Amino acid sequence: MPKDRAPTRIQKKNRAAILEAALNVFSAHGFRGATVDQIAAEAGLSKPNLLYYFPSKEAIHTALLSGLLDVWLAPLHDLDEAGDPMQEMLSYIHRKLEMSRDLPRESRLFANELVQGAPRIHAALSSDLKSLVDEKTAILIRWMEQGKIAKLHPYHLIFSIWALTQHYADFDVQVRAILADEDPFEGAEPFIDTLYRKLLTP
Amino acid sequence: MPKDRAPTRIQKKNRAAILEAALNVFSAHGFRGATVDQIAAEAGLSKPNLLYYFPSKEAIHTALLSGLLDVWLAPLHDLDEAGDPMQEMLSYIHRKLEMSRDLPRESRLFANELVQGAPRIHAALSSDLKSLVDEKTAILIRWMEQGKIAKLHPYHLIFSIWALTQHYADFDVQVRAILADEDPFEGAEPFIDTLYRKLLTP
DNA sequence: CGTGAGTTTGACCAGATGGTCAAATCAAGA
DNA sequence: TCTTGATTTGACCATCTGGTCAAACTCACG
Repeated sequence: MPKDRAPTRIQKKNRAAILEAALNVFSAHGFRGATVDQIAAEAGLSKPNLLYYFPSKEAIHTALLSGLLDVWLAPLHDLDEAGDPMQEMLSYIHRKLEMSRDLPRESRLFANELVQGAPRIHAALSSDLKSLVDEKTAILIRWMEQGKIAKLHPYHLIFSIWALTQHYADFDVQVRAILADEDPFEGAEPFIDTLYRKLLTP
Repeated sequence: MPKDRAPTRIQKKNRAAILEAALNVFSAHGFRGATVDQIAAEAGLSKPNLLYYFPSKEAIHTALLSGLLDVWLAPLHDLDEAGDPMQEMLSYIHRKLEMSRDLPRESRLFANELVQGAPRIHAALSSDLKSLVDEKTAILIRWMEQGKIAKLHPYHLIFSIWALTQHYADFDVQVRAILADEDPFEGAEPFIDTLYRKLLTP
């Protein structure tokens, strides 16, 4: 294992390659379905070499998840009480949909983990995620009380945004099987936009 | 392997026990994460005994999926053009949400399969599912043209229903991590009901 | 109760998989 | 250039896993 001094040029490159490869493999096959050999091959390393940088398959997975959680939650984090409520909501929703389009592997990585009961990130859900959501729902509640947006159950409002946007990444195969040649996001964007304009208008 | 005459009492009992056990295990761990030993143990059989009833792990999975697809699509199948449009939609949505609550294992079984690219049911998606959806969206379009419900992209409308309802089964851990002690479905039902009343009102 | 079909199982196998290790190779600063 | 730590690898191991098989057991029915 590399010492924990400042990482060398090679360490940086290989760690990054491993995480990139792991994202491909884990998001496509889940934790159990992914093999270390596969990740190593995709990263252009031998298996023992890969295990020189990360002590175990589990460690790679953990590093990936915790590294990406911030990225994944950034749009919600940026929801700003000072902005215009409707605009803030629509832009949050828009960013989430963009992430589904541009970062489907990340979405599926989390989906795989969650659908199997989140055995490896349960802690982060009830601490980091929970407190971020609580902080932001507090804003939503104030907006609702000020009559700026419709009064709705704030948690379920958040869930609906996650469900509607991530659906396009997580269940991409199904969406494409039904839409045939149509681009999913071309129709999804105006649909979701309309939905939330109607829903949130008081 | 049992002959394909009329199934004996024992055959019926064991096949059912295996499928029930397999539903538990596959829905919780995905295809790759499930082991034949686990399914056998849960069904109260030895592994060779289990493989006497089904030729392979794959065969169990396939039998499960194809057996449950009809159950899963029944609510959409029952959408009736002769009924009141708004009521038909709301009752479809309601039944889907009930299924998320009462059949979460089934939901996760499909979610696991879909999120990994549906390697084993891709065919059924582009044939059975696609044609059912096409048939029902045709009804939606007529309702929209008659001004009975709001004009929306019919495919994305269907997707939204799937996403919103199945989210509660598939990502149950996350939902519960955030809701703490609150019952997910108690809040979900009125929220989703309100959402679609607003959305579908022309 | 006997018998043949139906059912069950212990022992076993081959391949896959996560992980280890000692030895070899490489890279950068003195 | 030389040395020392960083990097890489081939060979190897233990365990898990899907699946097989022959032998044993059980059940329904004549």
